[in-house]
Amino acid sequence: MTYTHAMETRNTLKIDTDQDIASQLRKVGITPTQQRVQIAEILFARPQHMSADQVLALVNRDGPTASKATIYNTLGLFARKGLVREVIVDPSKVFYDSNTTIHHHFFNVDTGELTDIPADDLILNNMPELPPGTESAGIDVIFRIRSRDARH
Amino acid sequence: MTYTHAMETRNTLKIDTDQDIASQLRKVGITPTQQRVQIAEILFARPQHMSADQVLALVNRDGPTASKATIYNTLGLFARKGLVREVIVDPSKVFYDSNTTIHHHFFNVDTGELTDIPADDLILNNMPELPPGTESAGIDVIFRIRSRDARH
DNA sequence: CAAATTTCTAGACTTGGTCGAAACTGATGA
DNA sequence: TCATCAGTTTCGACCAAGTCTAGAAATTTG
Ligand SMILES: [Mn+2]
Ligand SMILES: [Mn+2]
Ligand SMILES: [Zn+2]
Ligand SMILES: [Zn+2]
Repeated sequence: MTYTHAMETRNTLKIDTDQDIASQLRKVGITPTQQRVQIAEILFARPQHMSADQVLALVNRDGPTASKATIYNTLGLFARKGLVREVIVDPSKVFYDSNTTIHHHFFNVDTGELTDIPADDLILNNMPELPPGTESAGIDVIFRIRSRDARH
Repeated sequence: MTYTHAMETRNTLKIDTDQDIASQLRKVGITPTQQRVQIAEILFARPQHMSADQVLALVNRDGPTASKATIYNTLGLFARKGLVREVIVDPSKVFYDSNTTIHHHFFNVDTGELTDIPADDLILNNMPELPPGTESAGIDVIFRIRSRDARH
């Protein structure tokens, strides 16, 4: 278990009050504004993969709460701070993954569905040496799948 | 070695005349038009990763040869026919990989550079079972790296 | 309350796709 | 061999979605 404090807390504590979320955000150096707290509430309600558009729609379900620009700013901020993981599998949009523990993905190219594969279900051996002067920024393993009945 | 005939030929034959390329295209059921031959010439000159925009620029370097629409149509066609592999690593654009043998990638998130890792340098063990009713459409393994000096 | 930060609206920008008209390809048969 | 013609491909000119900017207005912090 080597994930960050913020992540570990998120994965072990039940977060359901704005107080909790606000302090979580403060811990990673993010000022907890109303918009950020709402976005975090939605995102961290459970491990899930959401697009910016989905977050926007959910945040504003009952009346306007945050603008599109704020959604993008906030998701980018959360990603930089390590609260969410950006998953690049679909050229048309980024998925924000609220599960930041190490794991891999199935991506159904027919349905666009993205699902998790626990890290220990797959073992990588013989990992390549990184090119000189570089350091790891994460490993993505994506099993692209297709619904078997889908028009060939 | 289980790649398709077209691929194997590309990897073993030196292709430098339009005749060669035209017959390669015919073999996979693609009518070899002038635009398609030019695009193929550029793409298959060597194993490389190119964006649609890069192909467009190179094809039209000395005078207009193919329109943007044709570039996108052709790259999509080549991908469907298995002549190139789409690599999704950068949310802002698709890379078309003229190397269709099984292999993995380093992606430098600072420079946008994409480089190959030979398949046998990495071994995947304990591969997960595919979800019921699905079949594989490819496995992507991407080592995201960062230049070590890059601003934190 | 003032300074610093954040949000918002509006619009720009990029990748990639669509549409209908014009050009091309390749099979046919005179 | 060549004209013809149906089917295919290309093209320019939009268009759409996702994402990012800019500057003004609002909010947060101390
Ligand atoms: Mn797109
Ligand atoms: Mn982008
Ligand atoms: Zn995930
Ligand atoms: Zn490659």
